[in-house]
Amino acid sequence: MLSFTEENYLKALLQITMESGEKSAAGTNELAFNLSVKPATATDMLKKLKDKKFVDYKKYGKISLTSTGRKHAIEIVRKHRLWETFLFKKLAFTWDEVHEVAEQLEHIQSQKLIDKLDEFLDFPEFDPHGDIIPNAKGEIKNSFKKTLAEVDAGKSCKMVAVKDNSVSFLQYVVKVGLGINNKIKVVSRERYDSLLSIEVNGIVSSVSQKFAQNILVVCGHCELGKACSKTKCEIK
Amino acid sequence: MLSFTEENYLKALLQITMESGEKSAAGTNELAFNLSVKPATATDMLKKLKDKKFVDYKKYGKISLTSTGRKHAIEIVRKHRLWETFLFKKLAFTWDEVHEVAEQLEHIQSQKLIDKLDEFLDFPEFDPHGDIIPNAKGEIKNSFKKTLAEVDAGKSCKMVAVKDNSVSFLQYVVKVGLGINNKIKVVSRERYDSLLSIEVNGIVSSVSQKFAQNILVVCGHCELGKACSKTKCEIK
DNA sequence: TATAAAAGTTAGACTAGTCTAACAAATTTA
DNA sequence: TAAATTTGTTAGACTAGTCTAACTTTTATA
Repeated sequence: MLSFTEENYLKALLQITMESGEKSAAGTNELAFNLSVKPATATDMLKKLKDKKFVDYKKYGKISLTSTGRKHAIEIVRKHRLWETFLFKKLAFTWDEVHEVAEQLEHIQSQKLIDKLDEFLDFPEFDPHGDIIPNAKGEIKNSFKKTLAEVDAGKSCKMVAVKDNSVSFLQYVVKVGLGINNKIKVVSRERYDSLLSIEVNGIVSSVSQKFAQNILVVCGHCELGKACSKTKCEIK
Repeated sequence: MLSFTEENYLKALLQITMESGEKSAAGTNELAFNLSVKPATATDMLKKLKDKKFVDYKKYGKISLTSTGRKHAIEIVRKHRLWETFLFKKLAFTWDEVHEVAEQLEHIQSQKLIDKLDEFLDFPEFDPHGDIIPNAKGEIKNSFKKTLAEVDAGKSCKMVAVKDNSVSFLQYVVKVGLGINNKIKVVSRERYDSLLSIEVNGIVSSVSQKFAQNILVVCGHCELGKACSKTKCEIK
């Protein structure tokens, strides 16, 4: 049985190795920052997780999850996203409120609870932020997402998820008038600082490069979770 | 903010002081046993809870909750019973499965979660074991319950709750053919060992004194949570 | 009421998870 | 490539919660 803390380390490692474009390895500082602990603390825990065969790691080397570690981490992400979906759909929580509570709920130990919750929610594929919920087998479908920052000027796309789940970011997203499934047209991109001019529901606004990097989009033709054919896709 | 452990101590103290007929005080051994720790451990924690003004306690003296401590404890019981109700009603858990998972869920920190859950369940008054759910103000209605062991031979009553929430006890209850709201007739009571002969749905079986002490009942006329008038009540 | 039994406390030790400060290795850069 | 910077590790300390063993106080009983 894993402790809350161990679960959080595995989850953080999965997140880091998934985000950093398939390099599948993380560093101690990065991990420590992600978990809001000091690097020394992360080193200690890494030794422990190595002994338990959840991570591959040697002194001063890169860190990666073993297949067992990865399986556990995916299970935690699955629980997190199912709980977010429950809070949003059944208890009328708002988009920006669900994450914090799900951080607690994801550690509840009961296989039956998760199976039943999944069923109760009618086996959802995406959480309220548009992120894919791993299925009961631990499989994660590829969603072929890009960030808004990568879309060329003149092209249109559809917002499907966010990369930053902080309350401040999510509230800013709402303020700009954006939400899941909104169609976004990239009107222009400033050469100097990459400031984007975007059009949402007929309203044009400016967003920073940093903001755009945290908005995930698919081509306007794409079904969520499926890639367009190459010939049709607007943003590939 | 209270830790999981502190919450469990407060909950155990509430349970002990409520059960032991309004004496409103507990002992170190009793508390330690209830929490499956050693008495020395309980003593340490009591000092801490005293410093935090959650319990009234002095060396070698009786232990009781302060009003703040009691308020916290009731809130935890409220959460526990709301989660049990959720698991039972919405996720089709059985009677004997809910307790264990609710022991974990009761520690989730989010006022909004509990308020919304309460609303989602349509403000239930009783949990799946028939126990009263404290309301949002922390009020607990008196349910005028007796144990089956106290019912006179010849009288009938209605099962409303159990005192023992262990899986083994609950499974035995089911095996005997009993459940919430079942009518029970006490056919006879053996003088020598208080073995009870009871009739449920036309079937007569024998149950021990120990078993009967863990089945809570009201008079057959009683509404759950309300007392009969004295003149009508069958078991008073 | 003196003594035995029960109940409760203290002291010292251990684990998990965290920290700071000092140090070592790896990487970047001048 | 040597120095500077960044990254990562070690050593030692702290807290929360737990334990065992020895001791003290209270309560029950002979």
